[in-house]
Amino acid sequence: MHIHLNPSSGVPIYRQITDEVKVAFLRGSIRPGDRMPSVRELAGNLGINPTTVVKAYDQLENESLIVRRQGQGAFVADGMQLIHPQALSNLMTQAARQMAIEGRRLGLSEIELLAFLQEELAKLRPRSKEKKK
Amino acid sequence: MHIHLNPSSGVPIYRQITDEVKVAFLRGSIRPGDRMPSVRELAGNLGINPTTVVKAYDQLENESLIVRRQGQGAFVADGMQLIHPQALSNLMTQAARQMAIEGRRLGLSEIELLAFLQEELAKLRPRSKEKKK
Amino acid sequence: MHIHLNPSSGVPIYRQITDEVKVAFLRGSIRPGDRMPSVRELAGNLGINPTTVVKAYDQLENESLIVRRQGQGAFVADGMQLIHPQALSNLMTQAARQMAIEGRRLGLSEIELLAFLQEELAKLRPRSKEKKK
Amino acid sequence: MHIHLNPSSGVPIYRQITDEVKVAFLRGSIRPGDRMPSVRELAGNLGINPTTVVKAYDQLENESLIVRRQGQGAFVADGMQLIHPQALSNLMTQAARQMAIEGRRLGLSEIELLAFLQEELAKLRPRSKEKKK
DNA sequence: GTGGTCTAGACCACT
DNA sequence: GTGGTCTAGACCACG
Repeated sequence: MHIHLNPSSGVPIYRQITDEVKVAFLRGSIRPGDRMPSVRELAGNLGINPTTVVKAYDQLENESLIVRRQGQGAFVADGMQLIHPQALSNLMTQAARQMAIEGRRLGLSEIELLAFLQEELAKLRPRSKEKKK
Repeated sequence: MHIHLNPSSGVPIYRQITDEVKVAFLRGSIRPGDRMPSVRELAGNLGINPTTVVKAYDQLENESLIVRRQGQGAFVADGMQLIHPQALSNLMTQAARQMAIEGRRLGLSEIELLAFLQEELAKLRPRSKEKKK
Repeated sequence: MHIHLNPSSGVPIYRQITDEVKVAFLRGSIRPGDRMPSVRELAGNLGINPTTVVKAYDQLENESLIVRRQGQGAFVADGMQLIHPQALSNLMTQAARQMAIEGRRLGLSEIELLAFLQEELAKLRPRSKEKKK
Repeated sequence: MHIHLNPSSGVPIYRQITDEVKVAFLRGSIRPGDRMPSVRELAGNLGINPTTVVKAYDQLENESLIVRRQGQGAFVADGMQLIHPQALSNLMTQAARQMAIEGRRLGLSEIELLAFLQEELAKLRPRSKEKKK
């Protein structure tokens, strides 16, 4: 499972971790029963404080997406299977609603809003000739 | 000038106020020289803490969009004329970038993201038979 | 709302807080809409670290028993009404099951187990002539 | 000697082992001088980590209930005879106190607590038609 | 080695 | 003032 953080995005680190874990499951990178990286290990890899990882794991356990066993580690739970692509939708829906509300608040038309989004997406588009790292 | 707050949007209240003031100017609802509602009056109308209004006015004054005159109140400044329709774009661009980054973080395609936005816009669409207020 | 901690019980502090909040609701000490003590205030009163209170409040918010508003504080949520005396049952059922399993593991009879419990309860019984503090 | 673990009881595994050994003695299943199963053998049978068995044996040796002889294995010690039925009481007393304290913490009456225990015992009761193994 | 809890203290944004 | 997040480091229990 590869987790990559974007420190300047404003999204809390523990939130980025929980989201990436869900995405990893949807991609098939992890499956129920798999052992999660240990708290210390993940914290080390990401260069962050272990308690931040603990917070992320707490959340995941609250959602029954992982289970933790004393002295053994954390494991992907069966509940993870409830994460359907639908779940991603929920994460995105929130972001989309934010933008929709903002646009409406400013009195812009739907077409204008879609154009704004399209433009930002274009900016993020990787250059075609760049090799994938 | 009519200011409407959306407490559940996640946008800070003081930010909603400053944005709405700018929009009010662009719509022609307010003009340089106009008197702004007093802090207490606006706070009362919106049912929020006066210090929140103060923070919004502070910010507007910092941007030279309003001026305050001791004992008289706050007034729309000439600087407000620097607010071009462009300004709206900047506000929206920010929101759009947020959504674009979030979508990229979750590994969704551009078309999927546009669909999400479109759906949220549809939800906000007023019912056809409702009269616009 | 009066929260009292038992530092030597082995029960995590944050867990004692969440439980006591639920009990406080069941007793009618707090009601939906009420403001909860602030994190710093409660931590000060209990003589514990604020982050421990934060952890307790996190849990309560996860269960939709409280809501938090930036800069305003935490408030008892409507979801608290879902806490029926039933909920206490759940907390107790867990403890009871622990004891039942332990007893069975040791091969004791039901009557013997009830006797054990009764004896311990008797030990905790306050002396009749003691004045309530 | 038959040892059965309940992984979901919350009782530490090493504790379950030491307790079951004591119970085995009280039942007459093992006697001073008997050879204990080897660490690897027991760990294999129970499907647990050998170090966990080592910890259990360490504890039993500390209590002089077993002795280890280099290269030969662990044997039930004479000290085991000090285990009186009383010992069972001590184990249970602890569990009972836990439950009593928890109940008191939640403000329940003694009768309510006894009812909770009775209910949990009933749940564990084997079905009438099932033959005892 | 693993997770579980707690402390102390920091910085930030919002009201 | 409020909550939100993160760091650094400690001690414990379990395997």
